[in-house]
Amino acid sequence: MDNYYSPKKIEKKWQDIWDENKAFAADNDYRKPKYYALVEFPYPSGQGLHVGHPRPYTALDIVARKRRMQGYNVLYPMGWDAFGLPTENYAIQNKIHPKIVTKNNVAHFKNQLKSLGYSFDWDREINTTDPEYYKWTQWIFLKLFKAGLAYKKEMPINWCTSCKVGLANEEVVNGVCERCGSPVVRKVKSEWMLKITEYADRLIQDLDGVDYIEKVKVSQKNWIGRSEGGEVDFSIKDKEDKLRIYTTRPDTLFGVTYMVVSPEHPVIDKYKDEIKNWDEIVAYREMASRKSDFERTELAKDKTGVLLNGLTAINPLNGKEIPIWISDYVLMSYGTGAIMAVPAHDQRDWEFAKKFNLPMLQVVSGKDGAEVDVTEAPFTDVETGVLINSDFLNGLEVKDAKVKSLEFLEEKGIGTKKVNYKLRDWVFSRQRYWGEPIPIVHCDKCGFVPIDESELPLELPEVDSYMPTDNGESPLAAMTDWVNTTCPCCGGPAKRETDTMPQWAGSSWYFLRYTDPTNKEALASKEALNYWLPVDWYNGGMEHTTLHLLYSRFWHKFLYDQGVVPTKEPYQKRTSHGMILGENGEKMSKSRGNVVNPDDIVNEYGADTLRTYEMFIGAFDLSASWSEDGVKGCRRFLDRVWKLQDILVDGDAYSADMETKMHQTIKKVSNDFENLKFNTAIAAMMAILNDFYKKGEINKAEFSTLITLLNPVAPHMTEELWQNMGHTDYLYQQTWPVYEEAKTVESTVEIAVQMNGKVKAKLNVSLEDTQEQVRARVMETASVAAALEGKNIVKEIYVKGKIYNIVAK
RNA sequence: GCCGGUGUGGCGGAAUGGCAGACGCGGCAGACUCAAAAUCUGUUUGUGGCAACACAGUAUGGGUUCAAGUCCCAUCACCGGCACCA
Repeated sequence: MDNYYSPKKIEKKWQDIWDENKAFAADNDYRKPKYYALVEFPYPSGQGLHVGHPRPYTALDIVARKRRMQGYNVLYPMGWDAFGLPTENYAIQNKIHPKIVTKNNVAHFKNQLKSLGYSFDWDREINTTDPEYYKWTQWIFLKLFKAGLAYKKEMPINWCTSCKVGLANEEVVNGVCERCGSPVVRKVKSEWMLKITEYADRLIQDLDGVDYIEKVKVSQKNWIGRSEGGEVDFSIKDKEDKLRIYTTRPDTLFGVTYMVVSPEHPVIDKYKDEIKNWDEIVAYREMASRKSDFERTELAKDKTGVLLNGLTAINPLNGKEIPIWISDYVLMSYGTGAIMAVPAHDQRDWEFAKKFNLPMLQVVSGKDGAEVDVTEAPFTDVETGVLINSDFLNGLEVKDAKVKSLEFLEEKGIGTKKVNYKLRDWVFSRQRYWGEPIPIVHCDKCGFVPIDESELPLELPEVDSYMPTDNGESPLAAMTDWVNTTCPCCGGPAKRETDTMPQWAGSSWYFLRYTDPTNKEALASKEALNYWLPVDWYNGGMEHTTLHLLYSRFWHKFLYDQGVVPTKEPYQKRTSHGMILGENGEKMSKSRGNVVNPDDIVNEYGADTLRTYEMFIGAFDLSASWSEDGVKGCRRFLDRVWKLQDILVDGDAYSADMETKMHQTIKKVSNDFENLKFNTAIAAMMAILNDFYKKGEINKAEFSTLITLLNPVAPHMTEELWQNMGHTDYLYQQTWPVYEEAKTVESTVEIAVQMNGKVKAKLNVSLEDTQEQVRARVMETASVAAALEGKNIVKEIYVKGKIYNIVAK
C-alpha cells in the first residue's frame, strides 16, 4: 500500500496536467462575467524567489481559483519587470549581456513559480525588456510628449554617487539612494520630465471612487501634499518689483514681521548692486548649495540665515516696512521660493526669529480670549484661534479670517487664491543602458523631435560597455553610429536621446498588455480593454504606494484622456500584504543569515504546505515571522486531510449531524477568502477536520465539499484526492460549494446564564423559545437559584441564542 | 513634530458590544515502540484548592453599558510612512 501523501510524486504531475489542458487560460469570450486579479510582477533578480513572493501570489491565486469555480472568466497573469540596475550591474561584473542575464533569471523565476502551482495564465506572460513590449512603452511616451506632458529641463537632480544615475524624488529615502544606500547629491543636468503635477488634483479626487485600503489612500494624499492658500505680492521699497509669496495662513498677514527668500531666489541677483553685505550673501549661498538635500532637511534643524541688507519689503495690508532675510529653510522648489514670516504662529518662523532676535507680533488669540504666550512657543492652532491686532479681521475665527483676507487681497489685486502641491514633476531620464531608449531626436534646427511611430520599437543598440560614466552620460552616448541620425522633421543631421527610461515606465501600464499581450496594432485591442478593465483586485507591497501606484494611475489617466483606455482608474481595489520576517523577527537578509529559500520548503514539505503555511501565518496585511514549526503544523494538517480517505464512507448528502457545520464552514471559508482572512478560513477547515476525526467517519459528499474548499489553497493534493475518489474529470472544473443561510444556524444552541455579568450556568435552548420559556428553564437551574438566594432581581436581559443575564442585588 | 497602524497565554494568532484565548505551534502526561522519530489520545491563561469552585486577567488610568479585548477620553510602548512643503 503506497497510498500515503507524497507531494513530490503528485505536484509535478498536476502542474503538467494543468499546463497541457491550459486549465487556467483566460477566455476571450467577452460575454462571460469577468474577474481580473493582479499581483505585482516581480523583478527577476539573480537571487531567485524569496519566501515573501508567494504570500501575495498565493493569496490572489486562491481568489482566482475560487472565482473560476464560481463561473467567472478569470484573468490572473504574470510577467517580468526586467529592466533595472541589478541586472545591469551583474552584467557589467560578469561581462554577460544584460539580455542573457535577464533570460536566465526569468527562466529560474518561472521554474520556481511553476513549482508552486499558481494558476497563472502563462500564455499571457509579458516581459518589459521585450522590444514588442517596450515598443508600446515608447509609444505612450511619444503620446505624452505630443500632449506637452514630457519636457526636457535643466534642473538640479538627485544624483546617486554610486549608481551614477539620476533619481526621482520618490527614489531618495532619507537623503540616500533607495536602492544602494549611497549618498545622493544635487547635480544640475538636462533631464526629461513628466508633468505628473498636472494630474495632482485628479489623483487625489478619484481616490474617492476606488476601494483601496485606507493607508494606501492616505499615503498617496500625503505624498501629493495638496495645500490651499494664497499668493500675495509684497512691494519692495522704492522698486518696481514685487516679492510674491505663498502662504496657507493669509489670516496672519498683520503678524508678518519679516520675510525670507530662498538662497536661489532670483531677486537676490537682480539687486546685487544694492545689497550692502554681498560678500556675506555669497558665502551663505555657497554654503547652502554645498549641502545635500539630506543636510538641508534632516540634519540642519538649526536655522541659519543672513539679512538681505539693502532691500526692504512693505506689508501690503498695513504698509509696515519689514526686513528681508535669506535662509535655506525656504526652498526654491516649493511655492514661490519666498515666504512671509509670522513667528508668533509658525514653528519655523518662530525658531528663526528666536535665533536672530526678530520681533514677534501676536495676531491670533486662544479661544474666548484665552491668553497665549507666543514668546514660549508659537500658537499654531487653527481650530480654536480668534484674530486680534488685525484691523478688519479682528474677532474672526481663523477659518473665516482666511477667507475674508483672501477676498480682500483679490479685490485689491495684491493676492490670489492658490493651491500648491508637494508633488513634483517626475524625473524620467536615467543615464543607464538597460532601459527603454527614449524615442526622441535632437536637431539643432527643429529642437526635440519625436521619431515616427512607425519606427517603434526603437531598439537598444549593442554596446561594448554598459559601464555608467562619471560625467553623467548614458553608456549609449559613446555609440556615435547610433547617436548620429537624421532629423525626422527637416532631414538634417541630428542626435538621438541617449538617456533611457526609469524602471517605473514599463510597470506603469503592464496590466493593460495582459489583456491582449500579442497585439501588434495597439497596446491592446479596444474590445479587450473594454472587457477586462478595470483590474478588479490588485495586491502589492506598501513600498510601491508612492512610486509605482501613483505613476501607473497617472499614466492610466493620461491614456483615458487620450481615449486609449475606457476607465479613469486602473485598479478598482488595492490591498497590501505584510512582510515575511525571519525566525528572529528581523527582516530576512543574507547578512543576518535568516533567509529561507522557498525551494527548500517545497522540497522538504511540498508546495501545498508552503502555500498553506504562508496563508496561515497570520493576518495578511501585517508582517509575520517565519517559523519552521509552523510549516510542520501545516504539513500535519494536509497529512490529516489525506488520511480522511481511510475513514471515507458512502453518502451523497451531508449527514444530519454535520449538516449545519458543513454549511457554516462553506460560508466562513467563502467569505474569508474574499476578505483576505486566509488564516481563519484555514482554521475553520482544520476545525471541521477535527470534528470528522472525532466522529470517526466522513461521507463522500462531505469529503468532496471539503477538498473543494481546500483546493484553492492546496491545489495539487486536492486534485489527487479527487482523482482517488474515482472521478475522471478534474477538481478545478467543479463548481464552488454553496451554502444555505438557513442551514448555517443550529436549531438548538447553548446559551450562558449570567448573574451580574458572571456565568452561573449553561443551558441548551431552542431558538424558537420565547424569553418566558427560557426564563422558566433558567429559574429552575440549581446554580442560578442558589446564587439568587437572598437577592432581589432588578433586571433581566435575554439576547436570543446568546445570553441570559440577571441583574440582582 | 505630523499622519497611519499595532499592543490579547510560553509563541503565531481568534473573537457582528454578549461565555476571552478559536485554530496552529510549543510544553506536559499517556498509547504504540527494545528505543527514538512519526502517529494517535488527553491536557495546557494565572493564582489558590484533592475537588466542586473562587478570584484575577486582553499595554496603563478613567468613563459609557445589564454586559467592553471591542465604544469614548487620557497616557505609555512598539512598528510603518512623511517631515524646514510656508
